[in-house]
Amino acid sequence: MKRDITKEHAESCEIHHHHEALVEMVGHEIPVEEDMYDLADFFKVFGDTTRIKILYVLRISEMCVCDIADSLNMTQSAISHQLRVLKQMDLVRTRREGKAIFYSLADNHISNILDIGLEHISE
Amino acid sequence: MKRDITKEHAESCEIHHHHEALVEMVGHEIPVEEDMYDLADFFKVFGDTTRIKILYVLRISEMCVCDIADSLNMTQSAISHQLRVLKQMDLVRTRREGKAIFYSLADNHISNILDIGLEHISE
DNA sequence: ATAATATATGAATAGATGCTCATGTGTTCA
DNA sequence: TGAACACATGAGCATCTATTCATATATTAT
Repeated sequence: MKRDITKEHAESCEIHHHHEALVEMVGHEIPVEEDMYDLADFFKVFGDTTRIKILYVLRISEMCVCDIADSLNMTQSAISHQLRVLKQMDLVRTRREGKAIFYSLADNHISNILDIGLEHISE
Repeated sequence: MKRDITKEHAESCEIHHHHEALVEMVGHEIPVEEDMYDLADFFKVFGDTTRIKILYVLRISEMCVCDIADSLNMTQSAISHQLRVLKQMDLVRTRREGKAIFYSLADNHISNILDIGLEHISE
């Protein structure tokens, strides 16, 4: 973990051109510590190939676990574990239909983010 | 690593409601495998608190390594290591001024993504 | 040249993560 | 009720990752 970063840090550099004022201000302008962790956790979800693939698949259509596993040629267990992560982060919704459980994207933030990502890497 | 997912996967489920056609189609609709890795690698960068903080700090103003370290109350080494990651992924640019090296955000995809992320977690 | 400053980087280590395997839970149907 | 199916989940393991520590490189000033 890296939650505890209270140890003394490197002494300030000499070139106090910018800073002090800037460094001081920055301390106030950025979102609170807790939001940073939530944000990182949120993006962490997109940082795995399997989860990214699942999201792309769900972008096309809602789908049951088994079909997702088939589509990605992976085990049901591996997919379930990742769907759990996606669900915990509110990126997917579920709907039960008999024995099957259908997963779908929770909202369109996800599509937006995926698009921006693709746009960035294709430059 | 999980790059090699060629092993046999769980047999198809019975409920071929959707499926077959869908599963087949999905195989064509999603971006190619390689793009998935690039995408995951791209988002992975946002999945760390330290890097997220750095990005937020740079959103306010370009800044030298030392000042970033000061702002985040972390060691210069830790920051340098993460700046390296950000740079490799083309999220930041550098500019030398004497002994100091100033870092700034590379483009505005980054701000967009951060905004969408914040928007999502604050719901 | 030498010292001092700002930054970069390699090695090592502790912690996080994703998969597999085995098994548990919930639903349907005979 | 019990078998079969779809899915979930805990433990274990191999791998990845972020920080620290020591040290290297680059720039400036004396």
